[in-house]
Amino acid sequence: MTDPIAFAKAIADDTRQRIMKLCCCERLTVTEITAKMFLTQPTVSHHLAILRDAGLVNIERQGRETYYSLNQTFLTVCCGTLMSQFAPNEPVTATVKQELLMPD
Amino acid sequence: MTDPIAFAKAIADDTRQRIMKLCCCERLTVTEITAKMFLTQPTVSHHLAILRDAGLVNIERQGRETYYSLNQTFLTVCCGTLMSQFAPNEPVTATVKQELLMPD
DNA sequence: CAAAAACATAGATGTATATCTATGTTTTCT
DNA sequence: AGAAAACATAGATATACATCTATGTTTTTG
Repeated sequence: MTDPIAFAKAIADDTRQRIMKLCCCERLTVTEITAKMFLTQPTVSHHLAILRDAGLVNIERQGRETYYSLNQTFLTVCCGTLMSQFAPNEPVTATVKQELLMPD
Repeated sequence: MTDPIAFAKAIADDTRQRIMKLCCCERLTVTEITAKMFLTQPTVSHHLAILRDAGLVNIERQGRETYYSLNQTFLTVCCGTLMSQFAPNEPVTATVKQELLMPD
């Protein structure tokens, strides 16, 4: 579910991180996102599909518009998994585990 | 310093994540890492160089051997930056910020 | 000093991926 | 029902990147 490799690949792109930043705290349509980026609509759709497949965006269809927003909770869980897997000795990891990753 | 794009790119590879896992909690030489992976030594060196450039590994030269170990602290800080940037509304973010990212 | 061990670097090659144009699909409006 | 708007998908192309072989560099050892 929260595969660290899939997560890392999904966010390992400048364009996608810009999109993530845009719809981090508000939901936007593809057209709105496209207007804010210097890219074509198909390119934006392509990146949104990658974020969708990774589980990183919430999608709401309303009529002929589709609203995208970043799934902050899932992103946080993925970061928690990363820290748990690769930084188990860090004090923060214990805190994060307790707060969202449940006991091992 | 903790550029989310550079960080994501560095960890967005299966081979590198396996290496990270190997030297997560102990320091290993290139030869030791190579022995545990089904790859050639130059390939392992290549990935270690990428992790090094991203600041993700600690390096200690001893004679003709070079010990690599994952920089758990830096990885944790990077995850904190990610959460701070992309999931500011998550409760965990506040905790992590307080614990390692200092006040905004 | 020569040989070997440990590692890095250079160059070549195949695969993955980011972007574009063109087109298909679905929904709304008249 | 036809047109237009919003978005997705397909195919093409150029660039990035993972891996290999070959070789260079540094350090130790005999």
